[in-house]
Amino acid sequence: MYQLVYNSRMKTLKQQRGRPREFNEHEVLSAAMNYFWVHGYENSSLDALLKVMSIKKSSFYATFKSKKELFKKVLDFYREYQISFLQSIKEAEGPKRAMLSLLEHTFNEFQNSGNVRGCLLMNSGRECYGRYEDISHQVEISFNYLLHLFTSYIEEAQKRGEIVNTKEARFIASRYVNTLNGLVVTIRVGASEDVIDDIVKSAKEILE
Amino acid sequence: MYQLVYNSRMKTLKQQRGRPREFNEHEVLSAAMNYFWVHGYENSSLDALLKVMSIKKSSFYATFKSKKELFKKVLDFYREYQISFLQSIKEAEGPKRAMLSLLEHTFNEFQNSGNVRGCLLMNSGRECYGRYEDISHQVEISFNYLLHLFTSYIEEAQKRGEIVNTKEARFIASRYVNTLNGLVVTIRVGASEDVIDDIVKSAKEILE
DNA sequence: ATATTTATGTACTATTTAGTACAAAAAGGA
DNA sequence: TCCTTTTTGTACTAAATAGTACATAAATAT
Repeated sequence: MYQLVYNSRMKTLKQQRGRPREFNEHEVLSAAMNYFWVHGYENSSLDALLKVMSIKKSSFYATFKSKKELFKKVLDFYREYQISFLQSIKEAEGPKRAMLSLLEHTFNEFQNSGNVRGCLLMNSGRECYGRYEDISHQVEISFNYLLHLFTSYIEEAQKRGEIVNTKEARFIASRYVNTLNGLVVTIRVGASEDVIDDIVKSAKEILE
Repeated sequence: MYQLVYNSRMKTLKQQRGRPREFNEHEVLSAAMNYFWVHGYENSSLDALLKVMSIKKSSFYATFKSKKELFKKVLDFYREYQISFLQSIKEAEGPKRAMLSLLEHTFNEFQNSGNVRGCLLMNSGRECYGRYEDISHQVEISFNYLLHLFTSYIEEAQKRGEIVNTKEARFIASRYVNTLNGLVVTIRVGASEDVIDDIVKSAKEILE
């Protein structure tokens, strides 16, 4: 569900001047994203990235400039992907369902594999905080945009009567996001299933 | 407050056979702990650790065997230190105050420096999860012990009438810990102060 | 065709990493 | 004193790291 893989080649219609590219930028970005998502920024070596991206070093540096620049592109790529995922559910099943789906996805991931990847943006913020100013800044902007998006979802849900409107939407969103952030850590730290179960329940209560 | 520094030398009374150690194991463990706490496991290079520990490589390997073994020792050291910190507050000001103090500490750290170290055990669990089985396992045990400790604190607080006893202590503890875990991530991801403020408020509400 | 442009494959480089080897130092025991 | 034991200081090693250099390949423009 969260795996994004492009299989089409989608060559540009008008051929450029020199030798044509033998890879599709979206495809390799998606592959890099999935690798970073599992391994984090620092722990993704360039060689490993080149392998999953199936391109050679020279092509890599010609296209993405550096590992860091690639990562920044991946973070933007991820945010767009995340947002379009949320929007599609929201339009099909409503704003509250969209938010619940993130929660359920994490819980299912935990139950099926015992593992959980969490949100790449949150992971990266945590990892790069205080070490890579530019990445931290980019994450901050994306985070606040997502928080803003959730707030608008909650306002919409409140109008629909799906969520009580006695509390401020902004703070419902904060608590929801914080509980999700905690959930990922609490799972990875080895909490038992009934503990995780109760945390998921508490997150759902926030959206009531 | 969270900084542990040993200044005394505390040499063992009965001198061993060979050349005596020129460092105190507690001192250097404490220095290593503080470094790991800020930088994480992977991002703490041996050279950097040796520098803050003020010992040479040969002494290091003779005493701690490897970077990983040092880290495991540090994790145990941290847990003991964390528990004694909690116990001392609990005995002086009660169980609920002990739990609130962790929360307030994190918030103050955030306000004073814009930075937050979080709990070394949680950080390590997250970082080492699925990569270093032994460390993950050790963290899991410590985490569950701490959760157990918090549960007993809450039960005591319920008996004292400081916390309502309509909810199960175990789940109050889970939600409290999860909110704290989330708080660290949410701060590092760049949430604004009023968002953080509300999350702290929600954590306090859990303990009511 | 031939020049130009862009992409690719391979070899290299400089730095950093955790960990070792080994001689010298500093203590006690005989 | 001189042997044994343990710690310490310095030099080394082998692997991994991100990034470069450069010749070659594959396309278009003239």
